[in-house]
Amino acid sequence: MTQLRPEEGPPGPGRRLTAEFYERDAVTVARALVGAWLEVDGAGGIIVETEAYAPDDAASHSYGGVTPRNSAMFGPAGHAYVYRSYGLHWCFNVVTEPGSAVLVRALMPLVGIEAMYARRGVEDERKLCSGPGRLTQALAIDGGHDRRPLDQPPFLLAEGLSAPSVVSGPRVGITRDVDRTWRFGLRGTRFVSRAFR
DNA sequence: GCCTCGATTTTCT
DNA sequence: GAAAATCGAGGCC
Repeated sequence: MTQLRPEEGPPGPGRRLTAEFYERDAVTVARALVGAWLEVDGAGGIIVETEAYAPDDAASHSYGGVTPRNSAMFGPAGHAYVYRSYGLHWCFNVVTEPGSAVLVRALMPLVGIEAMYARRGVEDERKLCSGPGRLTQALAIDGGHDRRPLDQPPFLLAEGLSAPSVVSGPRVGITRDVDRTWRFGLRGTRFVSRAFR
């Protein structure tokens, strides 16, 4: 069981992630991002939940080619793809190989927590970043971050936990290609959007 | 705790 | 016109 008490967690980010990290298939990067550090303008923590989306994947926005919304998925790896979900929420993705991306679904809050509470308007720590829409609201990510490089401010993506225990399961909220178990999570944390089983 | 519902953008039929 | 990579509120148990 991965230890998740804040006092035992990483004090901060390790080495910044580079192009070689992102220029791989989405499933590999999605698994590798669990336990990584994500920070946006001083607010962030450890990524605890991701999902992979690939070009030949009917559940992916990139399935069927380039549109104005998904064009970031066909741009350089290591940049952001931010889109609006259900007309209300923003969702933050990391672009990997062409037409591929990793949806970041949940985060363990560690720094800038006061700013997150203020942006979210909730009092429950578990509701700060446990879900793609909640995470973007807590970190103040919106459409203006679409296509921006992740190796420059306001973003900081870096190594986090040294050897995270990663579990997987089916992706959330999709109806096509439902059998691909491309949702990944950190074992034992309460900060995921829903339990793995 | 579970279920239903509505808000609202983008895409596809 | 319908569905979608969602969330939060309100009703019920």
